[in-house]
Amino acid sequence: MSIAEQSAVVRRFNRSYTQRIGALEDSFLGMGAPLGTMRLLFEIGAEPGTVQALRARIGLDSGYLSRLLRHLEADGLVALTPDPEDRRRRRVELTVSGRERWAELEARSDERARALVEPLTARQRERLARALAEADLLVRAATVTIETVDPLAAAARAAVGRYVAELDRRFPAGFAPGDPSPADASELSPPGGAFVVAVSDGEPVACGGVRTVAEGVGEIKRMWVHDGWRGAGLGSRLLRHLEGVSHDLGHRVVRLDTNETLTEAIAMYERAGYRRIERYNDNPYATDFFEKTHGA
Amino acid sequence: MSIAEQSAVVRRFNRSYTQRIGALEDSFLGMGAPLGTMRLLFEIGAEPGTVQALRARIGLDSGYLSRLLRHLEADGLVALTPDPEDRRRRRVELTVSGRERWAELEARSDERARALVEPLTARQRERLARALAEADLLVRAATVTIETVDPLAAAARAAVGRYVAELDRRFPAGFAPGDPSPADASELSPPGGAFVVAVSDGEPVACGGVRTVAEGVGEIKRMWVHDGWRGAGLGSRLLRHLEGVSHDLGHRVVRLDTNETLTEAIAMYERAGYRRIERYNDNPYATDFFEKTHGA
DNA sequence: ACATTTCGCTGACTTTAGTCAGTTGTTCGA
DNA sequence: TCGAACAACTGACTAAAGTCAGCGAAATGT
Repeated sequence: MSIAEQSAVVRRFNRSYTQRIGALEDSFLGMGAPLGTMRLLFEIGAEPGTVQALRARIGLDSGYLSRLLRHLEADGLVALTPDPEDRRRRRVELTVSGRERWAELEARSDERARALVEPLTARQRERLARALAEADLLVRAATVTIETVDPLAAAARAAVGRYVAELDRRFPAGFAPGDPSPADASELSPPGGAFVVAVSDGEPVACGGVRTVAEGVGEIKRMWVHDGWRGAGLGSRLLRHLEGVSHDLGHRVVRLDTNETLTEAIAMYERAGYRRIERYNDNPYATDFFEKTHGA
Repeated sequence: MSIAEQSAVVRRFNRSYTQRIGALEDSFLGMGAPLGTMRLLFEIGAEPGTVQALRARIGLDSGYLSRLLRHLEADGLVALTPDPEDRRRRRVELTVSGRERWAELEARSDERARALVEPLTARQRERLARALAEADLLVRAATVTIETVDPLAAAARAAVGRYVAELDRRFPAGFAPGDPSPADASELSPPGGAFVVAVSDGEPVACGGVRTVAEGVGEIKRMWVHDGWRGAGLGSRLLRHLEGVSHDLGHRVVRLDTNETLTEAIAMYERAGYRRIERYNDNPYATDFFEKTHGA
């Protein structure tokens, strides 16, 4: 299927979808407040926080949001309190009756989704759920943004923390790299290196770094993909991205080491055109070594 | 997967989808006219016709639509002409510059869809397209409405026409039922029978009828499902619906005849609990005969 | 300690979307 | 052939959504 055909499928789907369900949230109508206000209430209930975070999440004009919040407050559905950490900010949360109303929204939304699925036979329902779950994963994967960050930044530390935890779980003898030294971080920072994190909905879902091991030779380090995101091609995408980073650093060759337990990773490297080479370092956790020449 | 889990999947998908792409049509913004107006233009371009048909398709207030059309007309984008067949009606179509603008909308929409698909690897793109196509089919199938109609009504005749054409194509010796006599139609109408048509987007996509062959015995006739809708469970749903109709007519037993060439149909009858019986009529096109007792 | 920025807020405003009752011209059925 | 029904239209209206400039309090950088 060509890209043009694929995007036609997306458009066709989008059309039938928005016409029929897209408006799962239309069920928020007729609840005594305009749709936008109810949607806001729903959003607050799903994840309370600061007004600021809310605005970032749903992208409303600050003045407009303020006004909507005032309506909700007047109806006794939300409570606004100054944020103790920064008293310019205000925290929003639902009151008791706000939570009641929120539950009602939940129920309506649920009912709508159920009504969609209901007329299908059990088999078709199963197929639909499977297809939507698959599409969900891929749509999320497609909209992940890969950003270059400082390896000491919060997002990077969080991602690396999960990377280490996973290796520790998977390696028979565990994984205990010495405390990440500042030297480690600087190797993965400009000018000799870089570190990237892939973020979705504010959560780190994958990461990886490149450092310089020799003139013209880069090494990929600490590459990790969140469990829930395996099988969405995020690994391959990240790998390609890191190869690009390495190339931008002026390298012609990328290397990496890995452990034989990480079979999916190895399969991915091979698929991406890496070939096995001799051990090139004394990393005790590494058993397999790979290399790829740019453009190959 | 339980229905609750399935509707959770729908909701989860809906959330990530609407946040990220849902608004493929937001690309219509900033084109010098409000979104609604542009959407209307797009709709007219996709399928010109009478104002009436347009209103049915997109569900706008007649006054409101009229006004929007006037804007588009003033901008020289659409042309309205009285329908020669019924001069109360007006036909709408795009002018030359309207078509230009429409092409621009198409391009934008396409670009959006492409941008979604682009970051994925070829394999993942393929998977996404497949999942969305599957979801599309099932979502459409789920929202088909099955209506009881007069067998002489336009929708019914259209559906039966396609049914006959398909049998004629599939039977080795063709299929030429005598002209549908008025008697045929009355058999499939109350009080002794009924005819139903499944409609999606105004198009008949499936049909079927029930008539009374004896006290307590109904017969399913002229059951047909549109080619493009095979594999979406529409056949089973329709069959169950017709069994319900037969039961409502006071029958305890439903029969049907079919031809051995229609293997998928036969498989479906067997899956639905029908069992083979002896020939019970002299229909020359029938080779296989089935029966099911209500509640069995 | 002071200018600058940030955060949420208010007031004044516009645009978009939509409703509703009633009008005009046309067709259809008795 | 006449009244009912129908299609599209107009005018008068409302509600919802959103924009924008500017304000005051709190935080921040220098």
